[in-house]
Amino acid sequence: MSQISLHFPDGAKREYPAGVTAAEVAASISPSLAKAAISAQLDGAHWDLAWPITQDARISINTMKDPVPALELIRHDLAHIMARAVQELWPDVKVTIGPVRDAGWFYDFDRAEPFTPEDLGAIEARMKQIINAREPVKTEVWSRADAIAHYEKTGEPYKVELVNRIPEGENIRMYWHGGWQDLCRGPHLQHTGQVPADAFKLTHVAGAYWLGDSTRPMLQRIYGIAFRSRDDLKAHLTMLEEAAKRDHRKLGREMDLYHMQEEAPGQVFWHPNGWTIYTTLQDFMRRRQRADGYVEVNTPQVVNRKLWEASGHWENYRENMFIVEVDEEGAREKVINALKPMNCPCHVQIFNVGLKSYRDLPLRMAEFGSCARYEPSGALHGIMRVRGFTQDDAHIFCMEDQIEAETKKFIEFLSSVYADLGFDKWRIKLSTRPEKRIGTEESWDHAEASLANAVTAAGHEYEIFPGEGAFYGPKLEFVLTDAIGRDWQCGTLQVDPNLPERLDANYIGQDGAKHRPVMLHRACLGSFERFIGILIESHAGKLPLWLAPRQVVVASITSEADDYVEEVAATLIAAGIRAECDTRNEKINYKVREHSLGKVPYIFAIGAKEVETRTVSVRRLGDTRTETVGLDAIVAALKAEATPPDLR
RNA sequence: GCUGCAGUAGCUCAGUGGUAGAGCACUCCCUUGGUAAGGGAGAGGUCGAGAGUUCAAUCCUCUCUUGCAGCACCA
Repeated sequence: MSQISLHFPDGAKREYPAGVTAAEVAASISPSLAKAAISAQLDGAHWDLAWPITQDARISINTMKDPVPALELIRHDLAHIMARAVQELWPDVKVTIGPVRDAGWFYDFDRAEPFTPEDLGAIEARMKQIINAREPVKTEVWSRADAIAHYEKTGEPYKVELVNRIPEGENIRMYWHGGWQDLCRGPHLQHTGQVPADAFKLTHVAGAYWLGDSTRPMLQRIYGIAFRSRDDLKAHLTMLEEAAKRDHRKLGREMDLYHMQEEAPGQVFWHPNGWTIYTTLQDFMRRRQRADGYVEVNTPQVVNRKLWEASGHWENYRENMFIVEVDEEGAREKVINALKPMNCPCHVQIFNVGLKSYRDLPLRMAEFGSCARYEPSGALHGIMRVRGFTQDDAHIFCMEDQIEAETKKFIEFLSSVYADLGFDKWRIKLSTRPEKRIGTEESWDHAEASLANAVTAAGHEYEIFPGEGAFYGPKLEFVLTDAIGRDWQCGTLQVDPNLPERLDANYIGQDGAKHRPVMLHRACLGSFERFIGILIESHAGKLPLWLAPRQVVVASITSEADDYVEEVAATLIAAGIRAECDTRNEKINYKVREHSLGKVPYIFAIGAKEVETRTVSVRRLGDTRTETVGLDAIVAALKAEATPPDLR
């Protein structure tokens, strides 16, 4: 038998017979390693201990101390253990597919009866039995015919389909946990007992389409989470609770920002507090955009279908549009209009009035455009995904050779805006030409290269998402990461040569002839609704002072202080601070608690001492200390702190 | 839109085939209290909407609607 040589991380090199398994390699080093081993890395690839090694390679043995492979294997094995537990409890259930995901895994089942929370408990208990049985995991490579025959015999149509989908030339591999087997590419642990029995939890059940296709059957997906230790699991559950506490739907109510109701699903009733955030943010964006060379416009909400037909929306986007029929006087038929789902066609109308010269380009046309989209009911989510919203939208009309410079300019703008808003961590996705597209290859080449070059020139990196672009052009998406590590897609920039063409936009070039401009659709925040939701969740409601709807509550300790409380509040308001009085007949403890829960950044408490010395006792949100300060000093300090970042 | 779950007072939730309850919030009274809930009293609900079963429906059935979780969607 031929020999192979394996290189270890410590620099050692050892000879083994070809076909040696990673388990045998581990055993050759020490019995304790053989026992602790969970998998191997073979030339960087994650390798099952049972798989034979046939050629020279770099190898290292993984144990539970290596978090990445350990979590991968624990979660992956649990997916199989769960599927087995389910089939043992309900033998008629059909198994499908169950990958590792996020902090755990899921597995989709076809079962007529829905799984109940009690069922999840029973499944968990059964899984623990399987783990505690420490059953060895075995694997074999099968032929396609054998695998299909097996699954046809056992009545697993989904598995037959999966086997058929495995590309030619790839191993079709079976795994066994005890007597239960599943199709899987592996790798897996050595035995079920390597999975920590106390560090996983089944979290919930939900529907999911087979293979993610809404025309295929709806399956039941059971989600689980798993870690290496009970403590890690607990920490994760605590994190989930923390995230739930930041939910903008809950905070929005507690801070009295907005509400929504049945008569207007997916639309926001902004209350004074919420609307203050909204207008403050909008004022900020307006100043920033003006400073960056945009002109601001405003366009109609209700527009006749003729324009939507011309723009192509009627054909491609109609099911997402609110249609408005009107009995117009004297008209034989109802006049059909639609609420605008996007601002771009209206902006082209403005562009088209009068002749434009190449000297007018680039023309950056901004609108805080209120749009209505009939989003699928299941997509609605608080103020994050709504049917009525306002974009910080703009369209840059430019020549092809200006795309790159305008893109770079926008990235710099967006970067600066995000920094002002406290978001330092964000990344760029570049979506390139999809299969179904219009336009020449040359124009795609040019547009994609322009975007890529602009990102690089602006000093950023990008990740390519092949085929994810719009049918008319490539796009950049700006994804920001919030305080608890969640990603949000907010900004976007899309190259569009199509709409100017459809709506016959043109400009007179240097050569005196008409030319077609390119449009760059771009938004920085995305929509105010969504962005405010992100701000609330990211800050857990504790917004920076300049965005906080109520900046100060001046609270009396005794009613003797009421007059001075009013005076302090009036002074603050005169200085441009959003201040309120609280002279209710309640104790200061009560007021502090209530306004702290309402996320008011500053509480000024005023009793006899403060009245006498013309001071205020200042308490900052989240801080139990207080400080007594002269009125003038604190007004000056707050004025500075409450100044929007672009005006500092 | 699809699957599942849910809708009871402003909020969080209990409850029952015989026209409803708690805590907090609200109003009033007492209390003037020094930094996260002082005490008492009172008011407040067509039990999401409609239809059906029943002597009787908030409760059972159906339809609709809204929300929640996930999927799909996000030219």
